[in-house]
Amino acid sequence: MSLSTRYNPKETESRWYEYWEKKNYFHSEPDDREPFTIVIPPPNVTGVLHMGHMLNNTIQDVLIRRARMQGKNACWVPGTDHASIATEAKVVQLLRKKGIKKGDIGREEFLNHAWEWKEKYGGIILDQLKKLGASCDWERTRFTMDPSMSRAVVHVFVDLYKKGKLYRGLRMTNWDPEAKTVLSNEEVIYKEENSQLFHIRYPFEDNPTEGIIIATQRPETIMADVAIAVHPEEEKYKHLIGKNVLIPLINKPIPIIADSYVDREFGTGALKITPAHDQNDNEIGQRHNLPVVDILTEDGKLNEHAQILVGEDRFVARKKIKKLLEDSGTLVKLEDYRTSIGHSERTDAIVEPRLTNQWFLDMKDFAKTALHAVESKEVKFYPENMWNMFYQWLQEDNVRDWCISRQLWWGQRIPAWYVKTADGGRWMADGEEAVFVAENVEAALAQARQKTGNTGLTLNDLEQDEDVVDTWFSSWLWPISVFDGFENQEELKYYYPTSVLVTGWDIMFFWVARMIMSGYEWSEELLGKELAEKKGRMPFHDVYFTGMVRDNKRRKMSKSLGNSPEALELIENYGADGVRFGMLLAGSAGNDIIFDAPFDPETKQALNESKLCEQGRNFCNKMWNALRLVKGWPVSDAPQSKINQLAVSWLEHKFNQTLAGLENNFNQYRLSDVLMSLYQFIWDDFCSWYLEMIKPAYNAEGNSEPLDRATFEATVALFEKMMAALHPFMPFVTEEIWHQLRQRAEGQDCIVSRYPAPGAFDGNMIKLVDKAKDVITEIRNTRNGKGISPKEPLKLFVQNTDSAKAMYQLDGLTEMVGKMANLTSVELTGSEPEGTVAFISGTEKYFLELNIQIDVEAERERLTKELDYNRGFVTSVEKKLSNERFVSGAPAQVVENERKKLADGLEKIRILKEALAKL
RNA sequence: GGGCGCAUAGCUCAGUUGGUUCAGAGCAUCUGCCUUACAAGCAGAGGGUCGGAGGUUCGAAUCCUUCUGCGCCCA
Repeated sequence: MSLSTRYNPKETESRWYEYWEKKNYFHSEPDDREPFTIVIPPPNVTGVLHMGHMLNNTIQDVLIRRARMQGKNACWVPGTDHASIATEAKVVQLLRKKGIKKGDIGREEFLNHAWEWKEKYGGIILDQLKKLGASCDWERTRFTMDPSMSRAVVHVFVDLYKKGKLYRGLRMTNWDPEAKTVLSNEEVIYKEENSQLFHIRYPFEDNPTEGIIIATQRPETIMADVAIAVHPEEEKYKHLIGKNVLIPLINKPIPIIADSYVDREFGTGALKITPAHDQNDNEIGQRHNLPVVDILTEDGKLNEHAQILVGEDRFVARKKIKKLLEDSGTLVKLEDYRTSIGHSERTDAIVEPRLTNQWFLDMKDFAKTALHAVESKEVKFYPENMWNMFYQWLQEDNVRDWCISRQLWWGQRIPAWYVKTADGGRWMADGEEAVFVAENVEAALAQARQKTGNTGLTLNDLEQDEDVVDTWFSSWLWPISVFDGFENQEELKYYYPTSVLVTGWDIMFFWVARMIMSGYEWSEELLGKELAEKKGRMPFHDVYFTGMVRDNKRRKMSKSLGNSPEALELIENYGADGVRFGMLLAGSAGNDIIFDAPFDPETKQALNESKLCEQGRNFCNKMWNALRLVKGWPVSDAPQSKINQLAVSWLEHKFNQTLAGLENNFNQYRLSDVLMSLYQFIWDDFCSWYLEMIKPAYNAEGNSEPLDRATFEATVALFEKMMAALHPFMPFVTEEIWHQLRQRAEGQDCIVSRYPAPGAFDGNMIKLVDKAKDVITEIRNTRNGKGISPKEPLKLFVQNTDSAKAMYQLDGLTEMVGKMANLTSVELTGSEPEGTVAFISGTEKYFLELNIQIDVEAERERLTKELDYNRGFVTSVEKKLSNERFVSGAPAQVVENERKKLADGLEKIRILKEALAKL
């Protein structure tokens, strides 16, 4: 035989992937079939494949491959996200290494560098997905900054502006001083940290020896203070309201004001008000018409308004000011303090609240739309309880307007123009900078001419907004824009709404909610009312939320922690099929996944090992060896034996039973359950039982006797059906075995074969064989316990009862038990044969002739133990049945079952007593 | 501070409508086997008061209350 004793994934996987691509199996064009569409959550173009990607793309591939095998037009659109902050940071870093500063080279040249970088490295993660076996339609690969996608962003921006949902305004925003850009609330990560609370005395203007003490975490911002606030009801301070105090170090007078926002219990009960550098202070400042003094630069340094420490970084300034306050005697107390501090998701810099001019999207109506979509189940969540989180987030009080502008260059530039004035400023209207939002500069110019009344304006008089839009402002259009839906609705009409979105719950708000919003906002306009009503406005019907992949300490796996195995190394070690198996079995929908990669005790880094992936690899090998066995048998035209008839028919019934269970699990996205039941069917039922049942004997020359043709054909047919059923999960090994099983004609490939549909099955027949399996196990167990080799043939007697007769009436069952347990004979008997050991299986009594001296005491002990167990069991059932309320209250079926249990138990007790008496 | 979720075998997890031997799976452990498909294997075994307490019910891992421990989201 030419097949290697071990399955070799390396060679197989690359070969089949190339073949599938060559045959164009992944490609989809609209046709008459029902579409099944998935759009990939586009990974960052800067990214490399990590465990989260592996999990979520394996799941998508399972769903897509199954749909394809069900005869649907499966379309999985891949692509990448331009990830503006992350990518820009990366390119800035790269240029810095070359000694180039972003500010020196200007926007255009910087973007050239960025594109160059994208062209060079941007495809890496997609190539890695191919290694995993992802059957994406690569011809459809998209990038969120593709020209048509960028045009969609501009179109949508202008549309929303016209609808009055977009506005520009000066707002308190989260500022990242490192990236020098504003962040949305979702991009701020709060971390518990140690901090200090500074108690500082502000002297009274009219009596500098006395003063009021405030507590603050940010002493470096005192120069920006504009007031001290106290609670209006606070006795301690009531009389001070209206007095002026002096800011220490700069001696600037500020008033003491009253505001009920102040928490009387916190710190000293007096609060310094710094409207430029704190969200809450800003609101108080607005209530009291206080001025705003901004003392920080865009990169977090003190500016000239601070008067002192100008040019110092905010944290250096904090240290220095501590010293200055101590020296001046105004620092009265330092207190250790735990607080949560916001960090930038991308740069990890501590976020600075800052007043800036930004673009906002009004979210009120959008939030309602998204809530309604999920509430009405037009979009279904799996697992369902994710709805709770979604609901919570979209409550009116929680929804803030979406700040969509970013002070970056890499991304879609905001389509808004201003009119330059001679003095270098911008033309104002109604006290604000006049802004002209349009799809292009010419249209903006026309608007500007009309508004200013100056028909002589030229393109040179306009300047475009410097900012780009938030990355999510392009990815929220993804389900529409990957089909170029804003420009040409041909494909959109076929593929939209997509079938299912598979993504982690961590971007539920960033992305999932916003896609739902954009879907409902534009699909009707694009599809036409009739079609939108027929097919739905939602961007996807189902959302399958995957959990986060965590290490055994429950930390999210990340590159920086070093707690994640290398995805590609895992594939190298276990094969893509093995890794897919491991990922899928690790957890179920929504629950976080604890991935079992062990750690190197020395380096504390995760090793590229995994027990679950190993199990997957072993499974491949198991199936491979089953193939070798089947292919190795000579085939004859002899008639089919009774055993083989029984075996084939049993396996067919059992397979149908398994398939029937699969359907429901698939529909609920319980993929790990589906995989597990296939695993158990193939390993246990097919390999351990079926193949052993039909395995031909060896002749004197040590060669296998032939297998009859009917059984051989049935085996091959079942084997290939199993491979088809497993294909979505483990595509490579199944395709390989599929082709090894038979000569295949052109186009007969597992990937495009029909997914096996469940047929009828005889549950009673399956039960009888299960009973026989139990008998066989009992015999093997007896051999094990008494040290009798499996090779030594034994004689078995069955007590002749009605139930035993009914069982062994099944054609081939007697022979099957004899073969599997290595028995010379299986006989029904009326009396107990001498010198045998008795055991019970089901309600049948068996006697096994062992040809050895029987240890009577050991037998007595064993039987007594079993008797005790059964007595206890019967007692509990009797108790239940003697309860009048149970008998009258429980459904008849349940009571009937209890009666049966009782009868069986009593029968067992009778048999055991009899056996004990005979000893 | 507000909210959501979790706790089942040594580990990672299933357990769908409260009801069949429902207390399960895989891994790990132990015993015996290099039996001509597979030692990446075969045949077996042990192991859990379902986090604690209380309640509803004829019946609770499952529903309710409460406590403890842990995780996450929002502020």
